[in-house]
Amino acid sequence: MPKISEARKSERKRQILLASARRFARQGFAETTILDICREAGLSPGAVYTYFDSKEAIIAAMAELGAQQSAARMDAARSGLDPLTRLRMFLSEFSRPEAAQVNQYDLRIWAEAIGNAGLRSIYLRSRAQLIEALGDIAQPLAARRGVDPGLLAELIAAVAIGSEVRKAIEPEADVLPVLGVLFALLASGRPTTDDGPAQADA
Amino acid sequence: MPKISEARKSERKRQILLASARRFARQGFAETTILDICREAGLSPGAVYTYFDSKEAIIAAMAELGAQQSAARMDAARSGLDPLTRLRMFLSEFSRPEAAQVNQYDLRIWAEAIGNAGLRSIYLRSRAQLIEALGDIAQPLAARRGVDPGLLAELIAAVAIGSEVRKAIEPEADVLPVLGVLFALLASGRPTTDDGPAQADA
DNA sequence: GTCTATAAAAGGATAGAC
DNA sequence: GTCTATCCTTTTATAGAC
Repeated sequence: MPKISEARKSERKRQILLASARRFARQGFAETTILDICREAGLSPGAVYTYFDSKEAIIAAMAELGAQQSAARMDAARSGLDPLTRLRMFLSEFSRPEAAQVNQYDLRIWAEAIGNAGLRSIYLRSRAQLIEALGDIAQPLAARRGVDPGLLAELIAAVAIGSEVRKAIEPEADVLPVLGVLFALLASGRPTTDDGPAQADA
Repeated sequence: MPKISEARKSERKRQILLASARRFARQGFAETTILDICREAGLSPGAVYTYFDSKEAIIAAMAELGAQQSAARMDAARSGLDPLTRLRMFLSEFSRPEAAQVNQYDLRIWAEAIGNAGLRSIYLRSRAQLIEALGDIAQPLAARRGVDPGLLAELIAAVAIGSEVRKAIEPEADVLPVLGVLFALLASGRPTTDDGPAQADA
């Protein structure tokens, strides 16, 4: 049982999943056929079915991979800067042009999570992580404004998700100025603060 | 060419569209078969195809109907009260338990609008109406805070859409407290105002 | 492990009786 | 106008050669 084989197998799986992600983002789950995935991955149906038992299994594995990547992206915003800057870093993900495919993929997942128990639980877990990370950031801001930190985190998450929906359908739209208004509302509570700079521009 | 016939025909179409809407919200477009729609509407395939040429035609007609209903819902919030109360009326749509199906339907439409030109243009038109209506409401609030009214309307729309996504997947979630934080941020600019009451509670 | 070819099933759409 | 029965295409999944 050579170790190389296990590593290669995992590599092939990843190749298939990334190919699937591109197609799913563009076409959705039901509209993407196994043959689409095969072509995108450069493999034959027989090969693909060696690694996954069914299309459903591909969708589940890929949702899991997407959740991991999302968690990794959140960690990038955990540096030790002031809250507004960290929040800005976190939300400025949306300005990257490559983000459009991720946004489209996310939107497809959310829609599918309505009726797919597996995707729903992945969504719930991923969302809980998001709220937790935003809670850390929101805490000092919420304290200043006298609002519940958890609810402020939920509000920021709603803005982020709403912006993702827009970017998914209109990739050319620029949501940063909109997020700038959110910063303005958060920063303007008390102009003189003790937890770092708080500009309102985007 | 009797007028009754025309009215009956329109009535049947509506019956089919409402049946489709229920299925589409629950299962999505691709996963809903023509037979599902037939069963839900209590009609046979032959009858359904008398009124619509294809499944695609049903989807298009139903998206149009949904956009009309959405516009009607927005008009309900156009009464002459103070902006925060009108905004609260508008957003409190989300607290109605029956709203879950509408939220699910909307989320399905958004996901499908990524790759369907027809749905995309309906989305864009519907969204423009939403921003316009919110602009009216947001104007006095934006003036007080010194932010661009159009961008504030976009921000409120993002919160609304983000909340709809959540309600679609978690119908039992209560988003009103989250929206309450938005009200708090909007209302707390200047505690003493001249355009009506501005409580921050939900 | 990967391919080609194909079996098996599902779904969109239609024909023709009533 | 509506139904039942069915055609035809697409798609998932597998069998067997290499």
